Formats: sequence, C-alpha cells, structure tokens
Amino acid sequence: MDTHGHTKQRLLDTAIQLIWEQSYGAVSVDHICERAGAQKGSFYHFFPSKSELAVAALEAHWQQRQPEMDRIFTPETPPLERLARYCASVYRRQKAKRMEFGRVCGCAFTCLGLELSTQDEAVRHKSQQIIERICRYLETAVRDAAGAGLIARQDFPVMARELYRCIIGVLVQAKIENDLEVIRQLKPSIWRLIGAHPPVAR
Amino acid sequence: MDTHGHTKQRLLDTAIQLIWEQSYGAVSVDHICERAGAQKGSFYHFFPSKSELAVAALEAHWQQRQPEMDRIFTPETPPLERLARYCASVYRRQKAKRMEFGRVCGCAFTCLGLELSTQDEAVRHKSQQIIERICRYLETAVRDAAGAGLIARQDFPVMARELYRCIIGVLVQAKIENDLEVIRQLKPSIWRLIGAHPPVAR
DNA sequence: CACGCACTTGACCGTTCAGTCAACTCCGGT
DNA sequence: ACCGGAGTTGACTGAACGGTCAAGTGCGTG
Repeated sequence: MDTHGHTKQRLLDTAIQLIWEQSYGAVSVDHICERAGAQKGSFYHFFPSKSELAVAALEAHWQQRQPEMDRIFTPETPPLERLARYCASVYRRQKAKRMEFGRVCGCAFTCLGLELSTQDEAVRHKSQQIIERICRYLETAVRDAAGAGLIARQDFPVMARELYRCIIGVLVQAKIENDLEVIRQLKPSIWRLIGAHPPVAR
Repeated sequence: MDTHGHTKQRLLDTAIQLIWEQSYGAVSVDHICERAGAQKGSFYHFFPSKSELAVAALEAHWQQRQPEMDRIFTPETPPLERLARYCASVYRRQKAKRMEFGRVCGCAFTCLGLELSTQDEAVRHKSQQIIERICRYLETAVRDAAGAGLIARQDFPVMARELYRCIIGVLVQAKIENDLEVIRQLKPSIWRLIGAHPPVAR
C-alpha cells in the first residue's frame, strides 16, 4: 500500500502503475483505491470518473518523464547522440520495469491510448497529445542533425513521426513477445530511417 | 443480429468484431451473445471461458485473412511489388473498417495482444504466433528481393521483423490519431528500411 | 475560539459481470 | 421406434463493477 505523498498523487501514481502493468479494463477503481490506501469517496472527490482519472494519469505520467526527456534531448548533446541516448533509455526503462513487475510492459501511453481510443475521445486525445510532445524532441534532434550535415533528409516533422512509429513498433513487439531483446534493434532501425551512416555497436 | 452460419462461427465472428472495435475489457460475454443471436449457455458450450474465446477468435480471424495474404505474397508477383501491394491492402482494409465502424480500428491482433499480453499468457502466445506467420510472408519477399538483386541486405529474418514493427507502428498511430493518412507513410518507411531505391509515387 | 471548506470515511445503490445448470430440442444411427 | 449425444434455452448465482452519499474529521483563517 502506497502511503507516500498526498492522496490525489497516490491515486494517480497507483492508477498509471496498475494500468501499465495490466490494462484499463482489468483495473477497477476498487483496486486502485486499495493499492493507494484511499477510500472510494476520496477517489470520486478528486476525479469525476474512472475515465477522467485515466486522462489525468496519462498527463501525470508524462510530467514525471519530461525531466529525463529534457536531459536526453538537451541541445548541448550532439543530435545523433541524443537519439542514441534515447534508444538506450528506452531499453533501460523497459528493463527496470520488467525487473520490478516480471514482464515487459511496453509504453503506457500507447497501451492505454490504443485500448481506449475508439471508446473514449478524451483519452485518445491526451494520448495523441503526448505523442506530439515526444515527436517534438525527435524533430529537433533530426533538424539539428541535418543542420550539422549528418543526414540528408529535410522533411523533419515527417521524419520525427516516422521515428516515433518505429519506437512504438518496437515497444509493442517487446511487450507481446515479452522479450527485451527486440529493443536492441531500435537504434539500427532509426539510423536506417534517417539515412545516417550505420551506427557503431553499442 | 448476425444469423448467418452456425452458432460457434457466429460467436467467433462477433467476438473479433466487437473486440476489434472496442477492446477485450469493454466487451462482455453478454454483448457477444446478444449480437451473435446466441444464448449464454451456447457460448459456454463452445468455449470454456471468455479468455479462451479470445484465443479462438484470434485464430479464426487469421484464418479469414490468410487467403488474401497468400494472394498478395504469391511468388508470381515480383518481390517489391508484393510489399507494395501489402501496404496498399493495409490501407484498404483500414479504410473499409472505418467506413463500416466510423473510426480507425488498427490491427486486431496487435490491439488484443497488447491489451492482454501481461495478463493472459495464452492470448499473448497466440498473438505472437500470428506475428510470426505474417513475418514469414515478409521474410520470403525480402529474400526474393535480395535474390533478384533489388536490395543489398541479407539479414532476412531480422529485416522481416523490422518491417513488421514498422507496420505495427503505423497502425497504432493511425488508431490513436483516428486518421488513415499515416498509413500512406508505410511504403516509403519500408522502402527505407530495406534499402531499396525510393518508391515511385502510388 | 469558531467558522468554513477541503478532504475522508464507509456504507450503500443498482447494474453488469463471468460463469453454472437442469431441462429441453433436434437429429443421425441402429 | 428408440437411443444418445450435440446443441440450445433461459433462469440463476455470487461477486465485482462504477458511482453516490450523508456524516464525519481536521486544518487554516478570521
């Protein structure tokens, strides 16, 4: 039972954790409350519905990740090195989660977004919004890479989305196969897509 | 209410349809029975549990698709043309589904696999199995392309999985953004990954 | 000290869930 | 004509679901 922090934050943290490990449909409000050490009335004091909790949890989860994204994608790092570090951080995060939970869990944004996007417009929209935020980091990196003459392509927004799809694909496959090794293929795939010289082995 | 065919097949068809459009967690056995025009007792006569229905529905859905896959990937078609036709068929299928349901639904195998893979080993395994079957078509195509001197890479199984991840990524993004246009990017991405000459515009 | 409000409590609601069951119908084989 | 088994029916179960509520508690402010 999570007892750190205030109730609302505990509910958000617990929700994203359980939904990430299981799924929106498999996690009940009762489960979340129990694991967060809160009562149901408190839950509905902070969130009008389970669905709105999901939206808030997505946003909260992103807020937790953003500092690391800023660190990885700092302009002080050479652009291709940023991408390489991001690939490494994806692997590291998935490995850490598997250590904690015992299974590969993939990307929480994508899993939740995919599960609910045909049923819940608010969740779909928040999920899309977070994708856009991630793409912005990628776009800046490839734009800087082109500026430095490291890559030839100039269609930066398209490229960024292409790279993000590649990351999604890797994380989906890693979760379905419950295997981290797929993630090692992320960097070479990205290098091929951007048309950079083949990466040196990590 | 679906009244064609025998009860078991109707249950399978209805199940995959509803799960594809919504999600495993959002679709109840009652819904499936109602839409299939069957009684609950009949459901549990054919399937021991909702989870085992999901596995059977994945397999049945694949069986329905296989003939088209065989047609697209026939060795009589030039290898890169096979890939191009597959990209086109992915777009066509998603467009048709959106026409019918009103939203982009993505890939049923992936959606169901992703939702349940941490909770239901049988579903995860079936989903993985179907991925492998699709990869086999892709692998033969790229092997033949290399044999014809159209591409340089020789790591065919790795390539096939790389291409499949690219397709997954596109379909996930198309569903989350509820937009078919992303799928148009599939072919150029695949061409970049295999290192073929840029495709002519479709 | 007293007021008000944010937050908490735990019982409660009606509905829906997956799954069960005994009785029944129908049909092919003998 | 009879039998047995596959398939069907619809009522049923107990648990779990999302959500509500009236009655509290406790704390910061005046």
